[in-house]
Amino acid sequence: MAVSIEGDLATSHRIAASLREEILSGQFAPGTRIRQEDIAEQFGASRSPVREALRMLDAEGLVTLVANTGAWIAQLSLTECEEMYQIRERVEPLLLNASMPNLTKEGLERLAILAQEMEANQDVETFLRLDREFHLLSYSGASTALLGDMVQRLWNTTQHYRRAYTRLLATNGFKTAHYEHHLLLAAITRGDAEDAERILYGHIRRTRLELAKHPEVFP
Amino acid sequence: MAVSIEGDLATSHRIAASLREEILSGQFAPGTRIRQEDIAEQFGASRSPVREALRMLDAEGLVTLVANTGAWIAQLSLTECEEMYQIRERVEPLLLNASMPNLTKEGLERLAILAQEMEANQDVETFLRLDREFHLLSYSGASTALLGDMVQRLWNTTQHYRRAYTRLLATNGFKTAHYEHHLLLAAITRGDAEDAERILYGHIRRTRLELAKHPEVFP
DNA sequence: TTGCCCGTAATTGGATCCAATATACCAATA
DNA sequence: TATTGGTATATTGGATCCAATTACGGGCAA
Repeated sequence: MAVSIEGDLATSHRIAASLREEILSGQFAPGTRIRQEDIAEQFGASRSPVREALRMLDAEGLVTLVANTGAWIAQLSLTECEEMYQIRERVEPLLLNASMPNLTKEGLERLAILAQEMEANQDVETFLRLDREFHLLSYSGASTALLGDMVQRLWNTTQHYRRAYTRLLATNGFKTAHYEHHLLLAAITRGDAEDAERILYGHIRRTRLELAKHPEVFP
Repeated sequence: MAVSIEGDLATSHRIAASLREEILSGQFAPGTRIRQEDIAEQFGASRSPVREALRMLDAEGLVTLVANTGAWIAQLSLTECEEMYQIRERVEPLLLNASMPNLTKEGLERLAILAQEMEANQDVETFLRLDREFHLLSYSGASTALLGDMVQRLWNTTQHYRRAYTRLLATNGFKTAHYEHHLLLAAITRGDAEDAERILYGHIRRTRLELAKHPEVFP
């Protein structure tokens, strides 16, 4: 999954990529209004490519478009967020299963490093980055592009709430997550797909239940 | 899930809805090139709303956009189609589970009628329509809009291959599907979610395996 | 014949202008 | 005072024009 940052892309794609980064990095709060002209000015472009970019982000679930009215940074209710997590519980084990046979030795080593770094780390943003890399790397062996894109969209749409929840829990409440990561890594390393699937399912499910205990991060 | 046909929508949405219908009804073969100007002329509009419509359909997986090059009716390889079905196997039981508690008596009666009509029917297009209505109706009790949309997209992107496969099997090879529909209906009716999930999983899985026996319908 | 190069036509992408729609504000009235 | 109606303004949607990119085809050389 190569992520080319602001390369030689067309204007609309460049704008979409840039906005996507800004949203995922938490610079925009969900519910924030997006005016086409503002974005256009910000990129020195006209409104045409901005509109295309907003459609792309709308399709990804990062932006909500309302006809004749405007665009907002997408917002999830607790119920909707739980829905996303339930989908993840069912779909990510499938993706992991497809990925495991093709994971390289280097990939496994990197996974181990990531699990260690997460445990040693105290910073929220760093944790989010490492956690994302850990899981997406564990899926990198899969050649199923459609499923991979779907999972990445699920991660993206829930990113904001994962951040808010991580902030709340400080650094203490993550012991379980770290254990699960190590268990998952062990199952992957010994090629036990069935166990890996089960652990991953439990990991996502437990996170969903934890998340539901903090409705204050939702509108 | 109300499907408003060509109502008072904005031009871009009207064009998208119309193209969607044409694609789903099989009027376009996968791989067919779509030129913006043709569509624009066909709808008496300019290319602007056509481009927006194509982006929407691209997001739904019905059209494939390539930057600076053009748009084509989306095409799936056998592998990709199997991927879609594997996702369906995992996700649709979840949706059914969320739907079952809220299905009305009228809904159940309609499901029974649909199962009967499918069995009595001989026509391919009619079968596709009834089968789709049967399953989507069984999900209609779910208030999970995001999951519902996702499932509908999965159905839409695979519609063309389901049609081709149904044509091949003529009307004889569907005994098993009819049995499964009746079993599913029975489980739903008696409110046995666990069993319903399992039957639905098996139903989709078996269809995937059958589909894989007919690689000739894929490019 | 086959492969490559280059020029022209076709097609998409972006900018600008105009139209349609929605929001916000203010006044008038119950 | 609260609410309704209407007008002005802000914002999005669509049409048209121009620019950039790509695809096609003929000519040339190996």
